Amino acid sequence: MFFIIYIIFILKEDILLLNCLKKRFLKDIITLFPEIENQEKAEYKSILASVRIEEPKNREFGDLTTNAAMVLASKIRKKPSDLATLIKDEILGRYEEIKEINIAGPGFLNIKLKDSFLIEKILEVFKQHDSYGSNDTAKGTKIQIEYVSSNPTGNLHIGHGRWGVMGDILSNIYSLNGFDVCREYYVNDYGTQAKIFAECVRSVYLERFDIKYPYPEEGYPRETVSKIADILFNKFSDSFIKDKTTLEFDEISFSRNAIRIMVSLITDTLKSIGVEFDVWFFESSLYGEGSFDATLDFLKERNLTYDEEEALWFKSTDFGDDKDRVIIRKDGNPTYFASDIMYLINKKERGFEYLLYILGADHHGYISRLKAIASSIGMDKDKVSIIIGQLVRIIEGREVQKMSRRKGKGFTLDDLVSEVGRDAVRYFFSMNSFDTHLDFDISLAKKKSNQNPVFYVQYAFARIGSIIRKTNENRPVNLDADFVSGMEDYDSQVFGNFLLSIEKNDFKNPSERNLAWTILLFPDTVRDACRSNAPYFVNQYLYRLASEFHYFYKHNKIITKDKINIKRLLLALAARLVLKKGLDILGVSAPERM
RNA sequence: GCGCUUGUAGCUCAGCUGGAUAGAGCUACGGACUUCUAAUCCGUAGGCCGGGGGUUCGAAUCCCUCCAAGCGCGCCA
Repeated sequence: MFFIIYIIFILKEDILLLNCLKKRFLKDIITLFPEIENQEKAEYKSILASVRIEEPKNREFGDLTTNAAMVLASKIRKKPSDLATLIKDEILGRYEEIKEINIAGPGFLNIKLKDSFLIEKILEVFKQHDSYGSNDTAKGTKIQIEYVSSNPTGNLHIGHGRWGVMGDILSNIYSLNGFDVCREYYVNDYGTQAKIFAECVRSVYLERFDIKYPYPEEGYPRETVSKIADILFNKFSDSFIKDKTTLEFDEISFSRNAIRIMVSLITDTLKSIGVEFDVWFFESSLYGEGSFDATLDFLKERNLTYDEEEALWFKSTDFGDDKDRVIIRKDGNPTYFASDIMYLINKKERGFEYLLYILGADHHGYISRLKAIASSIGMDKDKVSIIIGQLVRIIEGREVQKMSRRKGKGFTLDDLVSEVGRDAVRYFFSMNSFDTHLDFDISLAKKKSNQNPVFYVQYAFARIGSIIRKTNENRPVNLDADFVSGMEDYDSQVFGNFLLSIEKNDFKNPSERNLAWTILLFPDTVRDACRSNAPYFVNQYLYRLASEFHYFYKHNKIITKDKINIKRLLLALAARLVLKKGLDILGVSAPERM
């Protein structure tokens, strides 16, 4: 029993090729140069932090390269080249998986791994199959990721789509790294905007009964409002009008239903691109059962507030905010900031160790105030991360369209989905970093739908599907029946036995080797994407893998007349498995044929 | 005015915790299907990394400054 657990543990750790190698390498460096550890702690940390093992820019230098000798040289008072030789002889030279080490340039150590090691690793991909790519680094750590959280007063626009997709993919990535993720949408159904929205809907709704009710001057665009009014009318008829003669109106129920329907439309839109939440958190729920008073007491007890000009203020500057914020306005109503405090307290009480927000750049002013609240209620502000995503600009032809819900104009997310489809939307929105201002050219998106990079990746997957079908049709002589059935579902029993018989000799050509190498980088990609909050690492990885596969496919035959090249077939199957896992992370479909 | 983000090939973007000759895709041009899907592959072209200073063995990357773009600086939400 113990043995089995140990094996699993080893596999889980070991599957991170680069990250694990680095860990081991650093450990060996400390053993070889104990004086590093004796230095001041901060400095010691920074030395080790700047040691890298990574793919060299130029592939000709090898699989991996490290700058260790150069980084350590100044601290250990040796010439980089001498140090490189020492590290080569005493550390890297003893690693079984390494085939050769070259010292180059000012002191780089270039490493080439053994083919047999790579093949061994590829076989492990099959042993892991479903769990390949995931790791235990953050085992069970509770994290909440909040994204989209658009006001329920209109349709989602394209910008919201970006946060929806990015948030969803990031959640997937965190899950694969072992986190226990809660995906949450915060619904602002309390306060002025929600009220104005309800008033708008009410005006249109009452028109159905020839009752005049003023449409708010700064109201929302009629298009969406009418839609909501229609649904309410069809569903509830006149039941909100309590008395036909006095026109007494059930405002509360009406407004709650109007918001609820808007939320359900938003839910549908998000669902259409595969974005679903664990929790829809309603702002209004924060104000039930005296919880607002309790919060005020909580803050006052801790001396975090003060009165000024008839308003109640929160001392957020004490916690790093640029200005103090009003909690209760002169008119006695709580501000949005008051909700923020209660919501954060609520999140804390639910036991999340980490909180992650994805906000649009128009909300970047939030960072300091959210962190201030977090600190004030005793949370570690470093465990509250706020990702600011740059806004999406819509461009049609040469015209820049501003996306403003209030003004109503604009291309909605629904429009986009029906134009280009879910897969393209998801790929398109996740392929850049959060810091990129995304210019979304609608005409291009329509026109380009067939040259979207997503098809390139999917095509690689479809091609492998074709190989499998072919293999099943004219079952070659060297392939046994069990193996073929194993390919279909990666049954590890059948498949695993077969794998043991694979010869672990060298790859025949660079394209086989490169494909294998890229397949093996997947777990590290998942890890790094999490560490850097960078969903686009996955897109880039998949594009690279697809590219590697297309090249491999073009230059290597897997099926010949009556025989099959088993090693190549395995590579294709491993690629297939990883492409599927990767596309799953992105929430993009993996078609068997195209 | 202050703050956040960005400025890299004609276009869209990687590379930014300093490292070897700055990379992809799209576009353009030229090649490759009797053989597992040509939605593919191969090649060519394309760059004062916004400008200027500094830090050092070494800068697209770090610091300063200027220019340009987007966004924010409410008792709105």
